[in-house]
Order: sequence, then C-alpha cells, then structure tokens
Amino acid sequence: MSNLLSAAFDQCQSLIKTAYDTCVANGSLPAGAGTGDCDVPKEASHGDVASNFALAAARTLKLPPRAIAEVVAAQLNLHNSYFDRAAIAGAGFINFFYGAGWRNALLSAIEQDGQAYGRSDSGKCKRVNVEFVSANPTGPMTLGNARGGVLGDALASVLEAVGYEVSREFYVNDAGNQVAMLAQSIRARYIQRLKGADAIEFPEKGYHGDDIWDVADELIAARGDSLLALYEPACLAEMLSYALTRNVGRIKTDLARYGIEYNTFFHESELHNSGYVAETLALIGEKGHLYEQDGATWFRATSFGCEKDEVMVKSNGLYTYYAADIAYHRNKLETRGFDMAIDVLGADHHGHAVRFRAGLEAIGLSADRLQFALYQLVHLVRDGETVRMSKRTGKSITLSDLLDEVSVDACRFFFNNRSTDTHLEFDMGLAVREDSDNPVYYVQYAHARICSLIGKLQGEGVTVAPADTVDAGLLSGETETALLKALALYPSEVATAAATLQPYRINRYLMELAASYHKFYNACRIKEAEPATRAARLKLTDATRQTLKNGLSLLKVSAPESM
RNA sequence: GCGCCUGUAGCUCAGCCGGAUAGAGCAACUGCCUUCUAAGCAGUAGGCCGUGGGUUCGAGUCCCGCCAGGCGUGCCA
Repeated sequence: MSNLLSAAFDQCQSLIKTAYDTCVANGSLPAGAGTGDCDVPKEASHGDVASNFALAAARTLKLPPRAIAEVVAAQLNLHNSYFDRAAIAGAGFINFFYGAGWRNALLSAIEQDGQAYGRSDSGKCKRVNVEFVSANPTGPMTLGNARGGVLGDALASVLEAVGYEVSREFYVNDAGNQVAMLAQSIRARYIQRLKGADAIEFPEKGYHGDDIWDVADELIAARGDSLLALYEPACLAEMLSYALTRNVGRIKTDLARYGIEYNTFFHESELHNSGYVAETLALIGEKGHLYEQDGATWFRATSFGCEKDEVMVKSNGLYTYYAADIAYHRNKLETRGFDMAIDVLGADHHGHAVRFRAGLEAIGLSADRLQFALYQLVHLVRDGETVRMSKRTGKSITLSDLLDEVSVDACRFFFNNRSTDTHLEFDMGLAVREDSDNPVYYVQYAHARICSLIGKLQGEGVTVAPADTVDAGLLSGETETALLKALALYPSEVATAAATLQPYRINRYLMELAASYHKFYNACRIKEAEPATRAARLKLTDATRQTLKNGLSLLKVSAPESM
C-alpha cells in the first residue's frame, strides 16, 4: 500500500518549507510565500522531482524567482532524505535527484506489497454500484456494448484497487415498449415462417435482425405451430418469456467469455411488479413536483436544471422508462444503500445524466451520489470504410462474432486503450490480427521476457534476493533510474484512473512501463554483470514483473510467462 | 436553435492541478541478434497543438467568439 512517488513529493515539500522557514527566520527572505507544487519533470536532466516554489512565490515576495530559489536551495538539508542533491534550473525550478535511499525504499515497498502494490484504501470501503453494458435483451450485443463492458469491468477493478467495495450490476430492460416490440417481431416471424411472408405484416418499428428469425425457428422446433392457437396476448407473453430467457442467457454467456461477471442482474420488471415505481412516483408527487397535462403525468424537471419537463406516466397509463429509471436509482442508493452509483453509458445516452440527477434531487437524494462514465461510441472501420452499426439492420458485427476471431486479451486491451471522451476506432483488420501491431503483445512480451530471464538465472543458481540485501544505489544509470521512476508511478496512476473514471490510464501506464523495461533490458546486461550489480538489476527486474502483473490483472489481461 | 463530446505529426492517439526544448505507436528511411526472448532496442524524417481574441512571469492546457465533425434534444428506451 505504499506510494513512493507521493512520499517523495511530500518530502520535497517539507524540505522546501523547512528551508524557507529558515530563510525567513534569518531574514534572508520575507514571509508569506505559499508552498508551490511538485511534479515529475518530463526531461530526466531536470531531476526526478521538481518544485516550482520559487516561481509561485515570486509575486508575493516581489523578488525574481531565481534569486528566491538560490537562497532557499542554500538552506536545503538533504541528509537522511530520499534525495542526494538538488539544483536550480530554468526560470527558478528547484530540481531534486533521487539517492540510494529512495531506490532502496521503492524496491522494498514493491517486495513487501507484492500483489497489493498499487492498491490503496483511499476508498475507505465505501460501497459503490457500477452498472454497465445493460444491453437491451432484444438481440445480440454490439461492439458498443463491448466497449462498455470492458470499460465498466476495468473501472470496477480500479475502484476496488483503491479501496471501494464494488458491486457489478447489469440492468435488464425487460419491460416497456422495446420489449413489447420484440414480442411482436417474433410473432410476426413465427407466423411468416409457418404461413408465408404475406400472412402477417411485419411491425413498422420491429426488429429486423436475423436473430429474430432464429428465435421464431427455435419456437417452431420446440412448440410447432401450437402457439398460433393461443389468444394473441398470451401468445406474445409466451414468446417474450422465451426470448428474454434466451437472450439474457446469451448475454451472460458472451460476457463470461469476455471475462466479465456480475454480482447482480437486476430486472426492470421487478420495479414495476413490486409497485416500487408507483411508490417512487408518489414520493415525487408528495414533494409537489408532478402535474397533469394532456392526460399524462409530468415531472417538473425544469425545477432541477433540465431544459424541459418530462412525462412520467403516459396517457395510455404506462410508465415511461424515465420513471422506472428514477425508481431504479432510488433503489440502488436508498433501498440497497450504496454510497455511490456509477452508470457506464454510451455518449448517445448523455442526456440521461442530467435527467437522472434531477429525478434523484426530486426525491431528496443527493445527485452527487450518482456519477456517469460516458464513453464515445465505437467507430467501426473495415477496408477503410466506416461501417454503421445498427441492431435493426441485422448486419452489425456482434460481440460474439468478435470473440470468435479476436483473443479476449486483445479485445480487453483494445477497448480500454482510449480515453472515454474520444471515439474509439475499431479496425476489424487490425483487431483480428494477433501480431505486434496490437499493443497488448508489447506489454505481455515484457512480462514473458522477464519471467524467462528470471527462470534462466534461477537455473544457474542465481535467485532474486530480498530487497534489504541488495544495493539499489547501484541502479543509478539512465535506463535504470527511468525504470525505477516508472515503477514508482504505478500507485498514483491507479488512483488517478479511479478518481477520473478513466481506466485506459492503466493501459497507457503499462505500455510505458514495458517500454522502460525493454530499454533497460537492452542497455543493461544482467547475467554477466558483477554480482552486486547483477543482484540489484535482477531485483529491479522482479519488481517490474510484479508491477506489470498487477496492472494486467486489473485489466483481466493475462500475463504470460513465455511467448 | 440549445446541450454534451471532439479537433495535436501522413494515420490512430497521449499530454493529470497552467510550467522548462509538444510526445508515443503505426506507416517511411538507417543501423543493432556467435552474447539474458529481435513480439525488442538505437537513430533519421515528419508540427502556425482547428481559428481569432483574452487572462499572466508562463497557455496544447484556463476564459470568450468563430469554423468543422460526432451525439443528444419523443407521451422511444
């Protein structure tokens, strides 16, 4: 549970504060300056940790930054610190350089934390509900669902890593119009199959996908034409029940293939059947946020920052999806008592964010407890041309199709390889290839390379030594330092990924860590080095192995020991 | 019209709270395996960071206008 980067930042701040206080006390600088910020300079020659204290203080102290830096730096006492020297550079930055103490502390921390390296308890065991995919059970899952699935699952893992108690949830939309339309579509195909294409008109807004034919054929195989004899509503109910069970089953199977497992499949129909939607609506009514107009019941959403009011109960007496969704989120936060709920949604649903929050405010729940991870849609490209995905054309590539061709590792890495804010271009040609163009292999290769090396040395009787027996001060070369710094970054990357709901940061991080290792590997021989150096480099190698493995396991991507 | 997201190298994208000379991968070109995995490394080339203003010691990053693209704006979900 250590974070040697933030520890170094803290120490840097405190060293500067002590030095500055001394300057104030001896009259060499006026009082009143703030603390400034620390960061890791992009350029290694600018040190390992840099402080902009002097630049930030320049205005309040009315002195040139460089002059301030020089006076403060002269008072720095680095004895017993992580740093062995500090230098002034540029406009007045004070740059600190790591010494052997920090290097040893880092290797010890990774050794001690092991699989837990990178984790923290900043989430304080708060309970979080992460809802993702929630694909309509009206057909197979799309590539958009695939992105949402990977994103949601990785986000959940990242939140767990920083100490939240996470529950993964799938909301099954098994009520409402879409589902009714599904039943109508199946019945139409069923009749067409049995009596010919002209026997019934296909519903105008029905689902045209091939899978509807499949469902009809399965029903015929199981029940023959017996469903024709049923009264229409009974027939539709039978067909719907069959189709929902079938489709939800397939969704579960596909997600399991994908390595995604849920704690809960929550059915919308439950909310309706138990009267929970009605109860929630009554609650909104009690607070005076409902009114009747044109035969419908409206929610005064404009009182809560929405552009327009919204219908809760349609003039036909049925609830809108929105009414059910408010009830659903109330159920998560109030009835089931989650401290926080996160909805992972495609950006085409971004309008939901404001409306859902408005609904929660209306029943007296803080909207801050509901957060959204909105991801831009997947842009499918094949042969240089955009392929438009639509469930209704029946020509979309499904998640299942994808998994038949592309490895789970590659899919999981690929879909998490972009910020949620940008469209993800999915190139079928590239995704199907399992070669080095796919970045996941680059990361996995680093891990396999390390395992092979450690194994080979072990065969020669050289094992990874305990951290307190190696002299990490020997790891001061350019590539060794860069690798150590990359390792130290990991806990902060996990924390940032969680705080910003952006798990793709783990991918980025792993690619950089792998690159740092490959560079080190090419620059520093291990096997033929002097015993002390060899031991230190081997320890560094093992720490890299551990960190790569921890990061990959967060993404549920395998860390192969050989390739 | 209004709202959200995006615009950075030929292509796909990083760039966290404003910081030092704007980065990576792919594509192109040049080197490195009798030596720990070449699925790797080193190097060359490639940029008015969409555009015009503003804020300040300092702007790819923050604010405003404009241009372009995606999405949303149903008694659909």
